[in-house]
Amino acid sequence: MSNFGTYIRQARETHRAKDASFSVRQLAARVGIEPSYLSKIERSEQPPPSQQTIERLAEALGEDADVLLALAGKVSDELQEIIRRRPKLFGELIRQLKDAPDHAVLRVVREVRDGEW
Amino acid sequence: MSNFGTYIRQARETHRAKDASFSVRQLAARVGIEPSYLSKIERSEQPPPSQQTIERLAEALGEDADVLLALAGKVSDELQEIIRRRPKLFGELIRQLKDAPDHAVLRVVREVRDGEW
DNA sequence: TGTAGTGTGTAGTATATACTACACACATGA
DNA sequence: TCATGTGTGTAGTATATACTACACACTACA
Repeated sequence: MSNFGTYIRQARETHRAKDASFSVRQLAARVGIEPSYLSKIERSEQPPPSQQTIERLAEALGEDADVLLALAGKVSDELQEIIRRRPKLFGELIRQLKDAPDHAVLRVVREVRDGEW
Repeated sequence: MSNFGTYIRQARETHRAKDASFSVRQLAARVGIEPSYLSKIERSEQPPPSQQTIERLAEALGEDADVLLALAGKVSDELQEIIRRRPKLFGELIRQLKDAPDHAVLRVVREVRDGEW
């Protein structure tokens, strides 16, 4: 289903080519989980871990947490909380942008960033 | 924590004033859950039910599903899926709009709706 | 040859999620 | 008075989530 495991293994091994401390064991230790658990996750024998663990993995691997969470089939609680505060507004916005091409969404992002409210 | 239960009870009793079929038992039957379960949810003795059940409640009560889900501390899988497809883009957008006033977000919604991509 | 490190296999556990089934006490109307 | 409907109390269950603990086989190096 998701390539989460493969992606993590890939990222870890890329780091490892330059830095031997990116072994399953040592990365797991840094992230705060059991090595066998990480190993199983990388081989998709276990589903992706919790949001917290994914965020620590992202940090340790220099990856974008939102992207890793997406691969894991999740959306960060931070983003969810923003939506939950104004569910109608954000619901409408997001559905509206569902099929908009990237550049159109980006334009909106920039407009809002630079824009006068 | 959340007023989900109170909100549901309120909505149900409002309907009930006009339509006797909005009893706990009958609504529960329509929604496909046990009456005692609905009763407990309304009194916050149980946490809010699953997304599916919330959506059926919304339908039966004529309420906005996104709003009920938000009260339940959830975000619909449909919206999450849209975000997951382009996590960086939507992540940035949503964070950008976190503190924007409603009218600014609405303006964006309208722009996108009417806009030429 | 032994010790340190590698990845992985086996066998669990704790907690949360999302409910069901059934019984009870009370009210209302026929 | 009794059948019907009301809300609710008690006592469970099935499944998913998110892991841990420990052992094993293999490699490399000193």
